[in-house]
Amino acid sequence: MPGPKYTYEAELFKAISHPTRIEILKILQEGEKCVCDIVPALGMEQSNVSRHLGLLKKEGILSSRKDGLKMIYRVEDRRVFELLDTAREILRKYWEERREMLL
Amino acid sequence: MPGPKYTYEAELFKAISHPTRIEILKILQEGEKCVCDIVPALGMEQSNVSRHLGLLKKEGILSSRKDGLKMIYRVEDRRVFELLDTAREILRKYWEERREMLL
DNA sequence: CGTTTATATGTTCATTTACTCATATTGTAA
DNA sequence: TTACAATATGAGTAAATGAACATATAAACG
Repeated sequence: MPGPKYTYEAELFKAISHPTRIEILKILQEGEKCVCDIVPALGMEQSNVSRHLGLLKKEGILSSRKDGLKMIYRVEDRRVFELLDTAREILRKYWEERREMLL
Repeated sequence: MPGPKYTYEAELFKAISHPTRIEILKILQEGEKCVCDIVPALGMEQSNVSRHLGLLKKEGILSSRKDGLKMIYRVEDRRVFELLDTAREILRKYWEERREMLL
């Protein structure tokens, strides 16, 4: 079964723990988008992007629907953006403290 | 240099993306603790725990001070607990939705 | 039908991760 | 000093990850 405590939380964080996947989430913050829009926005291999999207979907962070040839992805729970915002604040404070140590 | 956007955010999430490290954070939510308290609470190899602590410290999530033979660790920014709480809420909703699909 | 477009997947490879065991380091005490 | 206690680190290994390239699938269109 799941094994150690916090396995699910760890999986969720792991899904977000990649620059490309975070960038995907940021792109989808505006609203749902097809792969054909996401790939050029990221400027990387389509197959690579597809795998990252698949991972985020497998972890329940994204959902998808088909529209003709296109596959449209969207963020399932907007609280993932809270995660991103909080992380940014933590980092900002971290750097701020280190900057002040040099003054 | 850092390379792609969101490298730092990704590193922060990656540091948290492990069941043992999340459990360490939960243990330290009560307050600072020495390794000698953390190891038995986790029930795993001391060397293993030490590495996870070192990782969390390297990423700026923990800080440490020495007290005689003991090394005391503590969480630097309590907003990491917001991350954990938000993650749990996201998961709770996720499971709740799936449960309702079976009714 | 065959062709084109959008997306997913198989395979290979190099890198990273997490773990274990043994050893090193550091501080304390007899 | 020697011995011990707490913690960190080196080395080895198995597994997971991410990237690239080629190929497969699926839907639309002529």
